[in-house]
Amino acid sequence: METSHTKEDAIVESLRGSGFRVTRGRVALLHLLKKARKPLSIQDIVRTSRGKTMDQATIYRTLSDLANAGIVHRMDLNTGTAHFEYTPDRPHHHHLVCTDCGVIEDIEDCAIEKLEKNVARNSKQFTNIYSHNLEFFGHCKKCPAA
Amino acid sequence: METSHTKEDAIVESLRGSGFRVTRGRVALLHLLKKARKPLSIQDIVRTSRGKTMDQATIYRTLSDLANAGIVHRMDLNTGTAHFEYTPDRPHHHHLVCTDCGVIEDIEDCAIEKLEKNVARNSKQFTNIYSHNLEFFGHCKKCPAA
DNA sequence: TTCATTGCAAAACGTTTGCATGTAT
DNA sequence: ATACATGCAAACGTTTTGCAATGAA
Repeated sequence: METSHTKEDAIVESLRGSGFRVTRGRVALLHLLKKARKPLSIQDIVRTSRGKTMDQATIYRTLSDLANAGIVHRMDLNTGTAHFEYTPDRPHHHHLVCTDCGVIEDIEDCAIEKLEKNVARNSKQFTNIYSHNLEFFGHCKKCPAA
Repeated sequence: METSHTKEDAIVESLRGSGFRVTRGRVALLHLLKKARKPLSIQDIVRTSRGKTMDQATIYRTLSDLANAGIVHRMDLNTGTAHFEYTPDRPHHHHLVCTDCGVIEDIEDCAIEKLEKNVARNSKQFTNIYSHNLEFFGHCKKCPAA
């Protein structure tokens, strides 16, 4: 008979799968990111978990490790602080950010991979392109341009 | 008979055209960026012009003003410090960065504007997209992936 | 003359690191 | 028991700011 596990199963597995020890702080951090289903700024995370789960230095260290392992994705949304998203249950996608209110919309079907292949094909100095940054900026309907 | 001007004419005009006073430091800074024809990191600029043209605080202030006016373009190449490019004599383009040696290749014909229009058309919350960040990362031929 | 611009120094900010303690394996 | 993970505090590098002096118009 199998031991019954909780909703964090996928998180625990992703940690073990990358050779990380399963600690309360890491599970809580990943759970927070997974539940959010949108990019959280480091400051969001620090604020939410201050005193509860992890020290700020540990949050930075952990997010860095998790990003290297591909369990989270780090992105720069031009806000001055890094944002992170939980990746295991989401396909690769980009974001559209309102530079007034900060609302973020996912862009699921973006043909950037084709562009990337074209870029690699046309490049003189590069053959190996392994990643890209792509974010769009605008004003959402609630924040008409000034 | 017209007064003969120097090679900085375009620079002086772009400054005047945006209501800036024409100072030696600004002309030198723009000349440096124009001549480079590639993104320079702020630290490149500080190093090059230390003691000669401008104080570091003034460089930051000036680049920020020039970016707001559209005379230079600020970009984040994931190096930890902002990069700037002189824009008046170049069409909009993106970059391909070697994450080993830092070499930067321009990408001139990138179909991103079409993507941007599509993104705007498909968005629920946004109608107005006014800019995007797009940079590609890879290894150049001199820096084979480890 | 007037107001934008600059230098200098200090501060603010996000992020990283050293080290002793704690904890998952 | 061992190596990895964490908290705390201090350091770090980048960027911003206050203010008095300078310089372009």
